[in-house]
Amino acid sequence: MQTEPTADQFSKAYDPATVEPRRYAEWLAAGVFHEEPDPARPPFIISMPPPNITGRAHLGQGSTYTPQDILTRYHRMLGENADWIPGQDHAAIATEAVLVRELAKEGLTREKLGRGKYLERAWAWREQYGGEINETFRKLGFGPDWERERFTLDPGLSAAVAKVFVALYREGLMYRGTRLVNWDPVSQSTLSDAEVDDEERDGFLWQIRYPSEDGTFSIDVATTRPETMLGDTAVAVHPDDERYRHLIGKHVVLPLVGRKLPIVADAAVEREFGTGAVKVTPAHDSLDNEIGERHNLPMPSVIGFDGRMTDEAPAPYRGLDRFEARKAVVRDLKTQKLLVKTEPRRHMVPVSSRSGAIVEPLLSLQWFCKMQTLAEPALEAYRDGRIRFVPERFGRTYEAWLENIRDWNVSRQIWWGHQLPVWYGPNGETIVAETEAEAYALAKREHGITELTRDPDTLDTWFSSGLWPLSILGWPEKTPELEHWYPNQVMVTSRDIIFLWVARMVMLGLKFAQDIPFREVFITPLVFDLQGRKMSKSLGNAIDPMDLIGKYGADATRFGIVRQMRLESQELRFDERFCEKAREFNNKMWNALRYVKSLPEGLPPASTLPPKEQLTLADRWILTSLRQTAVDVTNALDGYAFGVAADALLDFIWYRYCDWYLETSKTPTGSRAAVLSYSLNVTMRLLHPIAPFVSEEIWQALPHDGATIVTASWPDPTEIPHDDAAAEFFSEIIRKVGEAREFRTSQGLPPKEKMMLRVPRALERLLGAEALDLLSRLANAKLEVEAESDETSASDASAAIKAVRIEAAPGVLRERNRKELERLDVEVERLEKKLANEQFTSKASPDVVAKERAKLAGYESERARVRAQLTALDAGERG
RNA sequence: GGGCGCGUAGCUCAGGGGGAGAGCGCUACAUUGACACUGUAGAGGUCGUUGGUUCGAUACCAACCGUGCCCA
Repeated sequence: MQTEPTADQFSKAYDPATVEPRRYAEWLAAGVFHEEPDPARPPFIISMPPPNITGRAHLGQGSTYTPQDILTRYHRMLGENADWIPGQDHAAIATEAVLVRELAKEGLTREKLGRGKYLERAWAWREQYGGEINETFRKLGFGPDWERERFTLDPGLSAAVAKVFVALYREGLMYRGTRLVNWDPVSQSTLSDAEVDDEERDGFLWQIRYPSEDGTFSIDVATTRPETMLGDTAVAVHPDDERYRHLIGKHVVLPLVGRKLPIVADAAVEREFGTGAVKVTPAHDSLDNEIGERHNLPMPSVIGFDGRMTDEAPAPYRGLDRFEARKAVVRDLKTQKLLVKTEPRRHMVPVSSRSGAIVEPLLSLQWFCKMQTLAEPALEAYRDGRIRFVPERFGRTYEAWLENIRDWNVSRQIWWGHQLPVWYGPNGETIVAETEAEAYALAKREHGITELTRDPDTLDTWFSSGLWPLSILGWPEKTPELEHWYPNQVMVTSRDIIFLWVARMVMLGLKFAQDIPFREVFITPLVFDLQGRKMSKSLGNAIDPMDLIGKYGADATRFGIVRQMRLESQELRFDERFCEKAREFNNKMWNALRYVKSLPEGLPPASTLPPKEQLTLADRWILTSLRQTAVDVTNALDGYAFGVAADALLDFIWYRYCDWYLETSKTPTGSRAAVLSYSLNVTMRLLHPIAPFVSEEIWQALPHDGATIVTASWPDPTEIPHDDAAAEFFSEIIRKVGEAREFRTSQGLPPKEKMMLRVPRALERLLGAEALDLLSRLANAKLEVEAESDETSASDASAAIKAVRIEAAPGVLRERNRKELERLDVEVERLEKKLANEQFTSKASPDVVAKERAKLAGYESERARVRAQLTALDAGERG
């Protein structure tokens, strides 16, 4: 089933473009991403946050979805019953916007087409374009369980939505009422608070004079929206404001309209804003609306759903667009000399995150969900630790939102979505039922009526996404999936939808499944460009992952993104150089494989290592290091520290395995083939969750157990042999080699010219001939073994390596030793001073003091050695 | 206004109470049989500022300055 690269596929350079599609097809054919619930294994499940069907892939999704693939692959390798359920969101407003635009090109509107035909077109559109994002996901190597793919408008998911709506209604948590809502005049629908962004815009602050009826006084109000004055029903001042206290209860006359307005006192008025007196437009401003409620003010709607002035506005303004009306009002006030002041001002404007239109707050009859009683348990679940955020700080964001929650407007004037399960009778009877048949039965039984009209509105998209972790597992049916996989282990998403989505999933999960939907919420960083600007399509700085895949391959794209993911930072300033490095890394590993495969002795079966006594110094070092890497990568993945895991792998494979171990293995040993192959096999398994393709390709080419690395077992660090002392000796050799190379460069010695190292005889006695071979080959040096002397007869192997001397002209060597001596003098002096400080020795912890003493002793013996060499040089010179 | 981040090498970022690190970029050298998508070596930093805690602060705390995001 799985293919091993043939000889001609071992090309000199790794080519992701040929490897990746082939491997992905094999995985799909083998069905490795599909799981059935298996109570014998621990469950691990992630509900994929469903991307919009209108969405095009962008890098932000790379940073959110790659960790999910990593986690699922990791937990599958740990032997868990791991599944990642994908799906898509119907994205009501966004999709409808696209469809309406398309219709407009044909000179059509949805009304002309009719609801039935319109929805047919919507579904056709979804069939044709809805899958684009999945294609990118497959190219990125994501392995969700495609067989379980769901869509928010699927029958089962729709039934769940209706059931929840009805249940909430029967409990009195869903109600219909006239409230101030966020109206998007372009999308022609309401929006939830979370879909409205406040943006800073340049505007003006106008001061308008409202005279009293008898002309004895006047009051100036300030506003950024003069057109709303046509709907004013009061002027409000702060009750403690000395400037206006005497006017409370009196009246002024609204210019241009002639309406009599009471002057009311309300503590919500900001005394510092403008003149301290504010006009009150209860139908078009949320704060004014609250004031209006408190003072029982009339609430005329002067701006309509089309963004034009209504018949409640005076005749000259009717039908004008709200922004034209603004100009007309200002002009007319100026004429009447009632415009006191106009000053430029930057202020916040509510903007629809869907259409970009300026949102108009207006009064409308809509359906609302009472949030208070749903929010309490969701808060509780966080506060008692049942739900944990990673990084923790985002828990406070969640908490703050739930504490200040307001009722949720759930009805949308859109056709693409879940139509409200609500019917109205001829006399305004309201029937709420899960199905049409049930609605009619209920209507007949309770009201004796047979004529019903269904509410044309649909539900806010987040209402169905809020049920996602439940409904994709088959809820409300008691499926085996639901039993075994709910709650999920973790939800991975970005912080901008903690309110929109995460909180709602928790509320609905607790309400309808009596349990939290997931135990942990991992918040991934948002992606910014190198200038620090958030990546967005409107800014034009968004990167399409497909472009990166084309340049670097999917593995390198993933690895590059993942390396930049840090828990500490809530932004990821994307730097493409990481992907480039990752591509080079893949090539590096590929060539390491080519070397390993080329060993004339061949490779032993997987997981076989020679007995410990046959392992060389280098073997012991690389295995010890491998073991530590396995521990580090495992810990990092457990803690969502994906960047740390990637760094650990790069560091091990490139800078230890390739740079050092592989070089040592060029002197044949009986163990090298086994250790090279074993280490690479383990490393590929550690790498697989992050870079699935190249790890599979290399693993398949090595001796291995099992059909595919996807289902291979996660390496157990405790099974990897280690020898800390040997590892330390090898590290000393690396240091000594570095010293020799540095010397070579500083002396301008060409590589072809051998240099000479004087090696104490003790070294061979303590570490064997291998140590001598390592030194001579890695440092490109000839060795001369010296007779035992006091200086070099140490029994300590580390000291013996340190005592290896570089042979050079006495002048050069003397200069070198002098510099070294200088450095050591500084260190010794620093430590002596520190240890002489009684404050330090008495107050610092004993082990710190001991450590510093040991350091001092090390430097002192090092200094003694260098001094002795200097003395010898001087003696040689004299003699 | 409230909340949450970030400020360490030219760039992107790790680190962490006791000798300043990586990658990229830069400089020099190297075409050595895995790899030029390479190797070796090097230059480059008063760890934002000021106080405090401490025997000791780049790290902990506070204020400030700069910068970004979220909420109102």
